[in-house]
Amino acid sequence: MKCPYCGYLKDKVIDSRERDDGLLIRRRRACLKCRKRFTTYEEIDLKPLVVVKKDGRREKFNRDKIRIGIQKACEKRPISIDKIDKIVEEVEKDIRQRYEDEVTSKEIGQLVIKKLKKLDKVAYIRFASVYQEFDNINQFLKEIEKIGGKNV
Amino acid sequence: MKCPYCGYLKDKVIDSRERDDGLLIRRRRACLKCRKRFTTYEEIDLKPLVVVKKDGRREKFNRDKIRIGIQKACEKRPISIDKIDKIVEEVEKDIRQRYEDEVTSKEIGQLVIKKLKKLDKVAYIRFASVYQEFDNINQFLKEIEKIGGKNV
DNA sequence: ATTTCATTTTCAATATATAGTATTTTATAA
DNA sequence: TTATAAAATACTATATATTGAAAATGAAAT
Repeated sequence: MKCPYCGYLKDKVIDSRERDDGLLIRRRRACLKCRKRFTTYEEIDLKPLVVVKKDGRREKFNRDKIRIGIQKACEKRPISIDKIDKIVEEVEKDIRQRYEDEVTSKEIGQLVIKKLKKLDKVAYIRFASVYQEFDNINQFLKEIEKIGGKNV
Repeated sequence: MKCPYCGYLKDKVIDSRERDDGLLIRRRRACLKCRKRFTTYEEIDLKPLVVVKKDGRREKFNRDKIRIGIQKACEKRPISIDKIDKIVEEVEKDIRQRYEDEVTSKEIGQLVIKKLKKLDKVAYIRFASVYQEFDNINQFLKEIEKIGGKNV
């Protein structure tokens, strides 16, 4: 691999450890020219995941679409980008570890909602109302009551 | 590595190729249980990159911050998420291949501007005006003229 | 200052991956 | 549709990575 310090193309692996969950191999390598060391990670190439939308159309899974939805719900809320990243990451992980080739957009929405609920009630309500995931209007109203019915 | 099909933890590498640029090793592996095949990629662990902001403060590089800026500039414009992704990816690649540990937010902005300019004039103007990267007001006005001065 | 926890380093025997060459299939662009 | 590029398959001799255990280092906490 190309040394990130001097750009030389030859190196040797001096250590290699697989994580217990089998999802990652960390290798420690040393450049054969400058002798400096660096780390690499080997990961499985994710199988293409297809999202089935409400109207039945299918499209490639794209985590950025999830991110955009969450961002909108979090506008003007005190939620850092890192927090949003974490949710997106968790949602993707949850979906992928089901080992299915397809997910419905509804399932994705529900996962996001579950996580937003823990993080920020306002963002949660905004997101949930867009995705119409409330079982009924009462549940929706109860949630609004909880947060005082403001800033939604 | 954990088989993405059956979850078994043992497998063997049946092929391994390094890309010419030395930035990636692609391995083809076969699960020792279900015999199914899958692909893995090994990449160098990126050195932490620090962004130096205009006021001198430093923060960890986060590609999503770039994405958000571009998204805002592209609002209501006919630009797909994939296109935005591509810009973000290219910008990050450009920055990282300089092998520096730090970048100024101005440099990042300029890279984004260069790429948006080719893609969509309106988004370009919006982004550039936010980042105040025009050398002078005349240049700004000229650009607005070019696109008819509307929808900015 | 000392303990704890995580990361890094070392070492050596042996199992395992690699690279060269070539054909085939699949995906993407023209 | 055709052209082009990218990814997958196959096979084999040989070079290279892996693994366990233990010690060293560095950072954070007491």
